[in-house]
Amino acid sequence: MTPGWTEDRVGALKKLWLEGQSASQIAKALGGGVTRNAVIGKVHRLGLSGRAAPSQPARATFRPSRPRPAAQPTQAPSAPRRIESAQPRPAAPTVPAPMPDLPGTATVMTLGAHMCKWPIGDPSSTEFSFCGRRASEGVYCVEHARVAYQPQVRKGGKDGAAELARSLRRYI
DNA sequence: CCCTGATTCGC
DNA sequence: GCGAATCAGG
Repeated sequence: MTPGWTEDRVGALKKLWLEGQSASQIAKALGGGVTRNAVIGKVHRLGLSGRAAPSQPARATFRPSRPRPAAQPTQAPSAPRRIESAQPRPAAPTVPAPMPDLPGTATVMTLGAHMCKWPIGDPSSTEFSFCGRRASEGVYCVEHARVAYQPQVRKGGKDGAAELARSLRRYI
């Protein structure tokens, strides 16, 4: 059964497509005998490729062409057309990794005894540094101390944990 | 791996 | 005109 594209089918196609239905959904809605490729093909032929609510921000990538696996030995003119983009590299800007931690001052050299020794950045990088703020909790500043010594009171509900904690408390 | 639309091209 | 094959991307 291949009713082709009758008026009403095309109408339904347009309607559904403009509604924002996906090609596969439309294909199913139109009934069997039609695939999403057929729908897309028809949509393009109708010239309504663009849509109000494109589920995807359209295409930004170019495809040179389809490299079909040959077909027939019929005088292939072998058109050597290449849209190969020989564009020179726009130079790869080595984007420095975004650092959540702002205070990257204090290097291994300048790091004093009472300075926060929280590592900032990649140790293998020259940009590596330490927090450097006043260390109050151990070797870290207050902020980093919280991160370093996170309370692990998570989980629980189990009697075992509570009981253990209670028993330990005696000997503190 | 599922999905999406896009494109090409033999029919 | 049609749509399968194929693609690129989320």
